Amino acid sequence: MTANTMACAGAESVEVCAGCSARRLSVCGVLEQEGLRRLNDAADHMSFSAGEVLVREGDPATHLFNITVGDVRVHKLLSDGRRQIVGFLSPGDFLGLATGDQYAFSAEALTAGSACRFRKTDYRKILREMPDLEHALLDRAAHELKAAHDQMLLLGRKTAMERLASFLMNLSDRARRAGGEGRLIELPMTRAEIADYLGLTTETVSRNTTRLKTRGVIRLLSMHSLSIERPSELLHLAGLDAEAGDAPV
Amino acid sequence: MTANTMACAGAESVEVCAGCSARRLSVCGVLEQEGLRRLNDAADHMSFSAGEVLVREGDPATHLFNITVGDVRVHKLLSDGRRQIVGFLSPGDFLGLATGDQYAFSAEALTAGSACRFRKTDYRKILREMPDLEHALLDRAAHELKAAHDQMLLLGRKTAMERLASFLMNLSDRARRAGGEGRLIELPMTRAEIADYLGLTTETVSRNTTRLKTRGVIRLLSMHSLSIERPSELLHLAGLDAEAGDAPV
DNA sequence: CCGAATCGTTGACCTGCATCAAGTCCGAAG
DNA sequence: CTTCGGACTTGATGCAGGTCAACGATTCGG
Repeated sequence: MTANTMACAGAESVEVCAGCSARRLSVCGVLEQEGLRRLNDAADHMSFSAGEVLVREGDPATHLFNITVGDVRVHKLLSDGRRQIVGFLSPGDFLGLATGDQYAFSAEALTAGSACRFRKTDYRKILREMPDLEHALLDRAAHELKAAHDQMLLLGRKTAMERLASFLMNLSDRARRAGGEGRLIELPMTRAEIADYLGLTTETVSRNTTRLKTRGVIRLLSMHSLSIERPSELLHLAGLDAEAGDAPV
Repeated sequence: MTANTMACAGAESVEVCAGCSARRLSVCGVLEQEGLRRLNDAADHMSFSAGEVLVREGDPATHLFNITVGDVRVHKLLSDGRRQIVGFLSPGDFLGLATGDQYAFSAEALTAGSACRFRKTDYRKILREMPDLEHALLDRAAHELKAAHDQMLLLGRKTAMERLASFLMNLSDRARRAGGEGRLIELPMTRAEIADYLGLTTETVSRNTTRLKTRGVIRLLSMHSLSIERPSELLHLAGLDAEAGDAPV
């Protein structure tokens, strides 16, 4: 699962990027040889283990990350410990876009993995020199903003079941984008993390998962993977099959 | 309140931008004479009246907007009519960042006002030619993403009173940024719109507003304006004075 | 392979906010 | 000034999901 961590960290020059399985999914996918070399020179190819903290809310925002292997959780806390997970990152995702002088979120690895880490100042300079990269990053930011709006709709207006169903549909889409067929879903996160992402409690997540299982909509393969048995049913439960402004893809 | 709508729509060339009160707050604030002229040529200076629809969810995303005067509401709908307002825009704000081929949201004017409207294809071309503008837009996107994360925390984990207090604090910040001192707040939106922004109902918004009034934290000046009597109290109620990763400004 | 710690499930009960239902207030049109 | 309709407030009641509690399942270090 974390096989090419070492391959990435150990290799040299563009070779690292050339062999990077996340490039296809990442902003650096738009770059040519020359640009990749330039970016690669500025990158610190780091690896991390499960549970490792990449970014701590409130710390000076000095670095940006491009996840190449593994999964990462991004969250915010209230003083009494209430937690909201604002995103799960997987290979190709960019970490640090929404950042001022201090990080406004914490980021912690769900699994072992690796990332390209950049000094923010360096990255800013690189962006100046490579408009294509900046353009790709703006595209990425637009996508994230759209996803954030969807999540606001989910958190503000959807029921517990709709939230869970939407979440599973999103994971299915992501799996498809990463190359799978979207039927088998990996859940690298715990129930508590799903709950904190959906604005619910573990108990509510668990109960609704059971309901989906009982109704035959999903099948649990293990604690951290499941298969979608009736995609259309799930879509319906997510309230996605007839959203107001829905248009055919 | 909408005084310079005509001034903007009627003038010519860079003069329009030169006299634009929103420039200071907008992405075009980074541009020089030459760039402004270029942008101005591509802009359709439009005005709108209260209630007018600027963008409809699901429609082909052909245009981008820069609000120059007035306030705008951006929202998403579920098929059964449940609504989530994802943002209120005021002068200087950009509309259309989070957009793919179709608009994923609707935008409707709260008040009369005006905007610079661009064809998306034109704007993309302009961005290619003007890296400064693209850079400014990326900054703006980062800010919006950060705000979206804050709103996710609010919607997912805050109580009704915390949501309302946070909302008022945000309006206060915005008023300060626009030049005021942040004590007097204008509420161009209805209680129902506040509710749909905070993931609540009108009744809950009303009850909590009354509570704030009774406790002397705020004072209602009219239906659509109030003053913050005890900012520190409000900050406390918003759960902002001691958020986990909080750092001094 | 074992045991402890953590994670997940299920049940019983409770509560914050939604819902339902009257009113009251306010602003725009005559 | 009056009148009308929508916006707002307030109260009574209900319920989705939170909380508390008990108990299985899984994982992992040794």
